[in-house]
Amino acid sequence: MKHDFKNIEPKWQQRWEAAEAFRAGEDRSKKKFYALVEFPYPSGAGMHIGHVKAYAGLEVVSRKRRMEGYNVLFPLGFDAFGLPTENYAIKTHVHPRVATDRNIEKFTMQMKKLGFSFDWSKTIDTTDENYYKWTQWIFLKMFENGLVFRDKTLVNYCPSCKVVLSNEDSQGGKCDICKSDVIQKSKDVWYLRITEYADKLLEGLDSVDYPQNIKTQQINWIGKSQGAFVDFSVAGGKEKLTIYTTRPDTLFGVTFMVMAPEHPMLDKYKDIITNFDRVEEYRAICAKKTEFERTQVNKDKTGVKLEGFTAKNPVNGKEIPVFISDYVMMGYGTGAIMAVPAHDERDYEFARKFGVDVIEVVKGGDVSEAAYTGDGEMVNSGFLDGLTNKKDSIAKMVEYLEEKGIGKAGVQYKMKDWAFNRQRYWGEPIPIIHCPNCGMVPVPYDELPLKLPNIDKFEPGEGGESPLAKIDSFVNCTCPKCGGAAKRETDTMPQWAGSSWYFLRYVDPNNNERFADPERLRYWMPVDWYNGGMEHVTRHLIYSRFWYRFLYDIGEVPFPEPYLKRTAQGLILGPDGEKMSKSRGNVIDPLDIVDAYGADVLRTYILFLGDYTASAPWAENGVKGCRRFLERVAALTDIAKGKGSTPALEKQFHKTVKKVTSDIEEMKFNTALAALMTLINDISDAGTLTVDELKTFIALLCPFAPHLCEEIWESLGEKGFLSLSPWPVYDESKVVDAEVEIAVQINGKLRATVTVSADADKASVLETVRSCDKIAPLIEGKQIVKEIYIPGKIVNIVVR
RNA sequence: GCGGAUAUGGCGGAAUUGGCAGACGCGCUAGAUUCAGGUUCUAGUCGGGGCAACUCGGUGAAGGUUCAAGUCCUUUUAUCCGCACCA
Repeated sequence: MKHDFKNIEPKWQQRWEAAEAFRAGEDRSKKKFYALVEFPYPSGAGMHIGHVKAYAGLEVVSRKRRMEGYNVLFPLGFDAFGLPTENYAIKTHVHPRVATDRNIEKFTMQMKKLGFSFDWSKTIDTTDENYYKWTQWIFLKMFENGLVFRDKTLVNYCPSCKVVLSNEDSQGGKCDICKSDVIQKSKDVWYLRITEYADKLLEGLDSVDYPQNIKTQQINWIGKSQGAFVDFSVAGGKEKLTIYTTRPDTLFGVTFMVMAPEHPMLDKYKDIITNFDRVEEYRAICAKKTEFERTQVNKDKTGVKLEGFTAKNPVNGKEIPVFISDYVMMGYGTGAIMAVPAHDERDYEFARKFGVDVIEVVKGGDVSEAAYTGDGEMVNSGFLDGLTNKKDSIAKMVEYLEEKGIGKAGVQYKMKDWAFNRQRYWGEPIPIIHCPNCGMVPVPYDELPLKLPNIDKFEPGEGGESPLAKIDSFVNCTCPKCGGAAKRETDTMPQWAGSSWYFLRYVDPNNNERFADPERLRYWMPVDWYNGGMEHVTRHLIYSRFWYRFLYDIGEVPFPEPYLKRTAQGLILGPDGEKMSKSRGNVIDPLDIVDAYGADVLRTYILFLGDYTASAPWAENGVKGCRRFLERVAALTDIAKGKGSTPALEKQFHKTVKKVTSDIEEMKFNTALAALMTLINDISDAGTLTVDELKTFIALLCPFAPHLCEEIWESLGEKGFLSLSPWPVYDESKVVDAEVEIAVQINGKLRATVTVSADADKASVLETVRSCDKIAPLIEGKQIVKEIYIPGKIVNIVVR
């Protein structure tokens, strides 16, 4: 047979679709497998080669699971709210609804051309009213449970475009659109109180199967730190300035304090601070920097010393100066710090620049040279002197602070509450009404979905508010509580909202009564295996775990964690080894490859390319290798006979079934395919194989190259789909070798190999080795110091 | 800066997790098939030395642990990813 992909691929795609071959079954007595891949943003550019890799992994696992008899749910939907579609609408006046529908249609068609076994009957679209109704519903549940609040924050704002910018769009402090200076502006923002779930999100990690690096990234992102809040009296003892520190034990080494430039206490003491003009000057400079820059560029510390405003060290009563500096962030801790220059690098650098004293309180370094951040004996620290264990000295200091009422133990998280709104059109409207009498009032549940009004001008409003603010018919409404005139919130939710619970909707996508039927949730959840990009490991993964955990806490879902197992694929880089991007011109269009080589070749190549979890550059020549491989597979039909295989080949088949079976589970697709290539080389050497062996071969290859394998299956006279036929099994007794080859080393250098029976004992193996004619002369007359034998692997003789 | 990762032939990558480095594929060389290009087949392909058997060296760099290190430890360099309004 020839590999006629142009005809066989559409043929099998149509047959699968007509038979709904990959539709998840309703039989809940069967073992289930829920495979989830991150749903795409349906951009106008269509499918990217990265999507193919992201989906091909669990595509193979899902296909294997079906053959193993599982009831498999492998869905795909669309995360369609977002800026690119909105910007496209601003530019072209094509409504986002129209553009989104068009893009989804294109994307779906492209996916089908790859032969992915998605259950298209379960597809969803986050911008569908029947979907975002439930996104709004969950938001209101959070509102009801005190997890939604409003507060001020600083945002990047371009005064010329009058628009709020992301950090990315304001890099270098310049507006990406008009290049004018970006300023920091205070703005009312919606927040979700995710910090309340910080501990639950940390604890939940113990019960799930994520790779350690993903867990570590989440732990660091949450950034829990144990420390203490300490009150310093300022301005002559009238008021307290509270700081947060993880090292209260170094309190005796505090020689100054630093406040964030935006710290509200500064304004209260305007009249006392004699150089307040300098403070305002400095604030203006800082307002031009994004927080990102402030934390990033800390090479050169800047700041202003406050005149007429000092603090008192609460443990030794010493008067210390207070500075403002932008290396202290208002958003972390209390917005003020105690500085211990001897033992903190940033404080040290600042102290050197501003000529403040450095007092050593932990022995071990030379504080005249650099800050010492290690452990050591406490000195110059009153009642802590002589303690050598950090834990003990922290505990003792916290005890002292609590006793004296000047501080208390506390916990801080790096993770902040989640800023949950955008001033954009193309997002879920936040279902809240502002009533002059009743305050913030939720839209009643029976009025959901709160639909986006149909508009044709998508430019953001003056001052950066959402385009919705201009639509009077949307904004003006009556308060559901008092019936008086009220105004709707015009911000929309961030694009993270829809993706925070989408995996629940796949289970029951058309339910109008609930976000999903509880019985279906109990059967399908949790997701058994979730694969996606490393870049989503912190945000999306944490956000969706938060939402799910909340739903669990209010009794809406059956388990506390949504994903049992998480993996992440690596990027496909351009042929030049750089990240693919339009501007570099190194983008590979997957459909070009499908046209030239077929979907089976593309799928096979992408998985053969290298370690699935690592990044690898695209190489067109590698594609040809996979084409050659599939052509050789097709040609196997010409030599398969009823009988005539060899015992050696039979053994090779058992080994390959074992290897492919386990490699797929470990996502080692490249070595699984290498094993199949090795096997086809063995078949070529043998020159023959049986029809049953060919069936085994195509069953193993079917998850990778399903169209060709189905075609061969049919040509062998089989009815039904190979894709739904049983997965091959192997016989463990046929896999073990009776004889093994053992490497023989003298003093760690390879000198020979010997073949011994697999169950030989150490004495007989060593006897064989010593008498071997390559080894005997080398140990002749030498003193044998040691003989090491690792069964089945190696013998090492140490001689002198 | 902080956090996460990576580094192995000409190239993509393997290495049973501390046990024969370079599986498999690409590319390349030689030969065969073909009118020719492509395809297909056979042999070879980490580097140095040797006709060969063989031998010496070799996993970004420098140290260390071990009978044994690509794998573990310390230091270091380079590259990639994330850092909160990009999706």
